[in-house]
Amino acid sequence: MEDIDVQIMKLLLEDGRMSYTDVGKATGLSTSAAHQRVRRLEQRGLIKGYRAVVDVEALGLPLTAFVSVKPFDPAAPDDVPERLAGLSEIESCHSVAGDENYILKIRVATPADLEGLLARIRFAANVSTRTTIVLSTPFDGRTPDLPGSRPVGG
Amino acid sequence: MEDIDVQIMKLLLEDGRMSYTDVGKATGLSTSAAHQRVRRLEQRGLIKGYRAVVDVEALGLPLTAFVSVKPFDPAAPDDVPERLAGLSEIESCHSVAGDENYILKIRVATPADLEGLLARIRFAANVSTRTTIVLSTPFDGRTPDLPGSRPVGG
DNA sequence: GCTGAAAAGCCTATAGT
DNA sequence: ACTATAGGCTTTTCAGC
Repeated sequence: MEDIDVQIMKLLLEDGRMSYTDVGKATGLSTSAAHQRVRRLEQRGLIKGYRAVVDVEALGLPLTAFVSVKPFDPAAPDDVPERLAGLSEIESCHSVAGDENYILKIRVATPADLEGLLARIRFAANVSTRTTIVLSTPFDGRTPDLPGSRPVGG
Repeated sequence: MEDIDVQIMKLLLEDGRMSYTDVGKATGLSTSAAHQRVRRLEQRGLIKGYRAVVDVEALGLPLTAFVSVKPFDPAAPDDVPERLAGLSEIESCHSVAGDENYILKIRVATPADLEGLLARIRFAANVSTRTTIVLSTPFDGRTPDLPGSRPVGG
C-alpha cells in the first residue's frame, strides 16, 4: 500500500474541494482521521493552499511568454527577484543555471502590453531580456506522479 | 464596481475552498446567487477545477528544469505533444516561437532521473533537447491581476 | 438572475479507545 | 493515531419574484 499522506495529497491535487468524508472513504479512514491528516499536512507546509484553476487566457490575458533575464552589471548585488516582485504580470521567477540568470513566465493581454512590460522589467532590475512567445499550450499544470511511500519531511 | 464574475474568480484563485456563503458576502450576493454564478463559471470552462497547492519539492521531487526541444527532422509531422504526454515527469508543454519548438517544464528526484528522462524525451519524440536547471524559485504560481470588467467570454 | 427557506450533508470539536 | 458522536454551518435544491 501507498503512504496515506501521499495518497491524500494526490486526491486533493486532483480535486481541491473534495470533502474530508470522501478523502476518508478513499483512504480507508474516518472523516476525523482524514481531516486531521489534512490539517497536519497544511501545518507542515506540504499543502500550501487551495486554488481554483482559472482559464486566464479566456479571461483577457491571451499572451503568454517566457522571458530570460541577465543583469547588465554582473558585479552588482543580485536583488532581481525583489525588484521584479511588484510586477503582477510576472507569474513565476526561477533562478537558473545557464546563459541567463532568471527565467520568468509572464502573461499579458496584447503585444503592446508585452512591450511595456519588458521595458519595465529592464528598468526595474537593470537587466537585458530575451523573450520567447508561447504559441499554444498542449498541456500545463499536470500533477506529477509523487514518489510513493516515505520521508514526507517528518 | 468590478465585474462580479471576475471578482468571484479572484476570490477562488486565492482560496479555492472559500464557502459560497463567503463568496456571497464578499460580492454582495446571496449564497444561492454566488453558488449559481460559480456553477455557471465552471460549466463555461472559465473555472476548470480546484487544486491543492502541494509542495512537490519537499515531497521527493527537488529537481526542476526547463527543457527546450527541437525535432531532428523538421519535415516530419509534428506530434511531439502527443508523444510526450505519457511522460508524467513533464508538468507542462508549450509550443513556442523561436529557436526551439517546445518548452517543457519537468520535475524529477535526482540528476540520474533527469538523465533518464531526457533520454526518454529524445527517444519518444525524436528531438534534440536543451536543458536549463532551476536553482531556486523566488516566486511561482502568482495569480495575475485579471483585467477588470467585460467580456468574460459570454 | 435574484431571494429566501428547508433538507441533506459536511465541518469541526469533543470524548473515548 | 484512530473512531464515534453531535452541534452548527454549508451546500444544494426548490418555490417565487
